[in-house]
Parts: sequence; C-alpha cells; structure tokens
Amino acid sequence: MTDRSIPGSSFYVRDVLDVAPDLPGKFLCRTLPDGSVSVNMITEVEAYRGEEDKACHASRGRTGRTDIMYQQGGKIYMYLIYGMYWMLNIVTATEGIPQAVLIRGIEGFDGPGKLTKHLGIDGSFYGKNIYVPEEIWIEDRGRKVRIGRSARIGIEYADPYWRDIEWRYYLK
DNA sequence: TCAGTGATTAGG
DNA sequence: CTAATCACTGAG
Repeated sequence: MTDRSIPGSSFYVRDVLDVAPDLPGKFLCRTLPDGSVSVNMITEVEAYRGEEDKACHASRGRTGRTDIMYQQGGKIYMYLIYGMYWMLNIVTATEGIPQAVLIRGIEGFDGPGKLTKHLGIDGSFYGKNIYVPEEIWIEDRGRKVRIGRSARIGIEYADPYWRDIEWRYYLK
C-alpha cells in the first residue's frame, strides 16, 4: 500500500545532470538523535560536474577532500565552508567520474548551511551511503513537481561559462 | 554591506 | 611551516 520507495544506488550512478533535476520533490529523511525522524521535501539543488567544471571542487584534481567524488554514486560528500557551515552533497556517476549534487534547500530550511544544522550532520557523515535507510536517506513519495533552473549560487569567482551555466534546479 | 571561522590546499 | 581561499549566514 505504501506509496514510497527508496532510490537505490543505481539512481545515483547516472550523470549528475540527470540526477540533480530528479531530486527536488523527493524527501530527505533523517533519524535524529532523539529517535524521531525528520522528513522534508527537497526544494533546491545544484550540480557540480567533473574536473572541467571550474566551480567544482574536483576541478583541482583528486585530493583528500575530493576523493569521495571520484567514487561510485550514492555516497555523501560533506565539507565545511567559512569555518562554520557543513554542506551536504550526494556523489553521482560511476567510479572515476567526479560529480556531486549540493542539497541547497529542504522544506522549512532554505539554505545549505541551515539544513545541515537542522539535521545535525557534519563531517562524520563523509562517505556514508545515502541509499541505506538508517541515519539519513532519500525517499520518493510519488510527488510530481515542476522544476525551474538557473545559474548556480555563490561561484562568482568562476569563469563566466561555468558561472552562468544553469545547473541549479529548484521547485517552481 | 561585511565579518566570522577553520578545514583544506598550494607553495616555500 | 605559512598564507590564501571559500558551493554561507545573519547582523546592521
């Protein structure tokens, strides 16, 4: 009877430009420390695609931080920015191709730094699987949504081509 | 508009 | 080792 399913690893082992627009409208679920489950619809994401993407952390190659992006899709890539905010990303594509989707917003928590704070997740989640429904996972509840797109946020430093490309996807 | 804050990275 | 950078946020 249940109208919900949990995308398996194959959902994430696709090009980031196919995975990213499929995420708004799905639900980010998290078992909080008190045992309750937080469920929020994903509202906004961005795609970061390969070493050629000058706004992607992997543009400077494989390092300790970006190593996870080179692994098979479905892993979590966490990183700290400005010394204060943990960013939640989902690795996509097959092994050897560095891609990830940044989760920028969920219902009620608009902003990548705000949602990780609400969910209580940090660098200790680096490398965990998003398709295993234990601590944190994504559910498809059959919601049909309309997706808008725009340039990515906060990458003014990048070359114009990469700065302006419309790889941000959000709920209309 | 602008400072806070610390991991990560490149470079000496 | 040092210094620069940064996929952000909230206060003023």
